[in-house]
This record gives sequence, C-alpha cells and structure tokens, in this order.
Amino acid sequence: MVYSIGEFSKLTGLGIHTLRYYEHEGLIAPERNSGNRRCYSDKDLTWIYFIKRLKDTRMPIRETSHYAKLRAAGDSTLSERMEMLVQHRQALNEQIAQLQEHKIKLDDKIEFYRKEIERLHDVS
Amino acid sequence: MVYSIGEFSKLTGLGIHTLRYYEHEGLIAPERNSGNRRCYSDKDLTWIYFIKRLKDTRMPIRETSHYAKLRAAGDSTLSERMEMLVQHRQALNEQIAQLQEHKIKLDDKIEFYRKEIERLHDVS
DNA sequence: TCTTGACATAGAGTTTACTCTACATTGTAT
DNA sequence: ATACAATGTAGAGTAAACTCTATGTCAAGA
Repeated sequence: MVYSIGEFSKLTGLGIHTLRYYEHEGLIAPERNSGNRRCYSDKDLTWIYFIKRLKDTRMPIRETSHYAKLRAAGDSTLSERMEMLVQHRQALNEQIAQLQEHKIKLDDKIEFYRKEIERLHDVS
Repeated sequence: MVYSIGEFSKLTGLGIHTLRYYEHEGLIAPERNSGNRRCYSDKDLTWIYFIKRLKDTRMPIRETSHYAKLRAAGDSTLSERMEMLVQHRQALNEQIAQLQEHKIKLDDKIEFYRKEIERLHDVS
C-alpha cells in the first residue's frame, strides 16, 4: 500500500505540516509519484512509529535526524546505530527511574494533603 | 537562613535569570530587603524543589503558576490543590507506563540489531 | 471545460521556557 | 571615597518543534 500525505497524516496522527517538516529535517524521505506528490509506504509507516517512540522518549529531532541519516546509508552503519540506541536506552532508564522517584514524592504529598484536609474538617 | 539570588541560584541549580523569570511567572515570591534585593528563605528552597519536580514530570509553567497562586491563597484552596496533584499523578502514571512500553520496544530493537550485526560478521 | 480540493514549495509566525543585554543601583572590600 | 562585583528592571533574543500562510500546480468530478 502507498498513501498520500493526507492519508498518512490520518494514519500517524501527525499533521501534514509536521510530516513535511520531518521530511525537511531529514527524518523521512517518501517516494514521489509522476506528479511530484509524496507516496508514503508501509515501511514509512513502521519507520514513523519508531520516530514517534524516539520523540516520546525525548530524543531531540536533530539526533533522530542523524539516526535517520545513518539508516539511509545502509548496513555499514548498523553498529553505530546500535550504539546510539544503547545510549538512548540508558537515558530512558534514567528517565523512568527519576519519574518513579517523583511519583513516590507526589504520593507522599497527596497523602499529606489528604490528612491536612481531614484535620481541617475535624476542627470545624 | 536567607539567601541572595546568587546563592539561591547555586543551591538550586537554576540560573539567576531563570529565578527572576519564575518570579515574573508567579511561581515564587521571595521577600525583599531594604535595598530591594531578593531574600530567599529555606521555605523557598523546599518550594523550588517541588516546582522542579512538577517541571520534571512535565507540568507546564502555566499550570504550576496556577498551583502557586492557590498555595499563596492559603488553606481554603487545599482541596483544589489536592485535586490538581491527583490529576497530575494520573498523568505521571501514564507517562511511566508509556515509557516502560517504549523501553520494551527499544530493548527488542537493540536485540534485533545485535543479531543482525552478529549475522553480518558470520557471513564475512 | 470548469471548478474544487488535495498537494507542492518557501518562508513567516507561534509557543514554551528560558537566556541574555542594556543600563541603573547597591553592597563591599580596599 | 572609590572601585567593582552583585543585583535590580525592562525588554530583546534564542532554541526547539511545530504550525500556518501565500501562492502555485494538478487531477478528478459536474
């Protein structure tokens, strides 16, 4: 299957403008048809999902763009790409650990609020 | 203890420009001395740590600012503040769950890369 | 054929969260 | 008393990631 930019936009949840921006930044390079229209493939779909994953895990566009460039260069860049992913996993693990710590503190704070509100009710 | 903006900046790791910006946005309101200089207290320190927590867990400045406004209004806003925190906790739990899912996929991808690189080595 | 809607490019504008500059004032060490 | 470092305000500038506008092209249905 191939998709027009409009169809692809609906499939991915990314706006048309965003897709063109991503292309401009070198994240994705869809084929073009005879009339110069973009033709996104299922491979592009899989790829954009991965890009979204990197984005959600706070990889900057620039870095994702670099990864995309390596990817486009073929198998010779496999280990370099893997290194990037391993490093990114490390960052992700740290993110998760920190959020879990934040969650504990937030739980504590909420519990404090609960008690404080209860106390104020009891007094009145 | 009270701290000048320079001292407070070092203690918190936030730049002095950022501290003034936070004040402008209503996140924090340090006392002033006779010469109009800011005097941050230990209470401000605790408060700024909490602000950093909210920031790290992706609460926008605007929302944090709203929370700060409620806090400044006193006990009558306790339950409203708690509601905000409970909602934020919900968002945080979703963030953590999503990151954990991303981590699994990333682990898979890295494993795929590892095998692929190994395969290429074997062939050559 | 005509119109309309999706798509094309180039470039401007927006949002968020800072970060810096210019210039005035104050506190402190000599 | 003087220099100079820290601080004050107001407002401009920056970076990242979109998001929109202007203008033009093209393909398909009435």
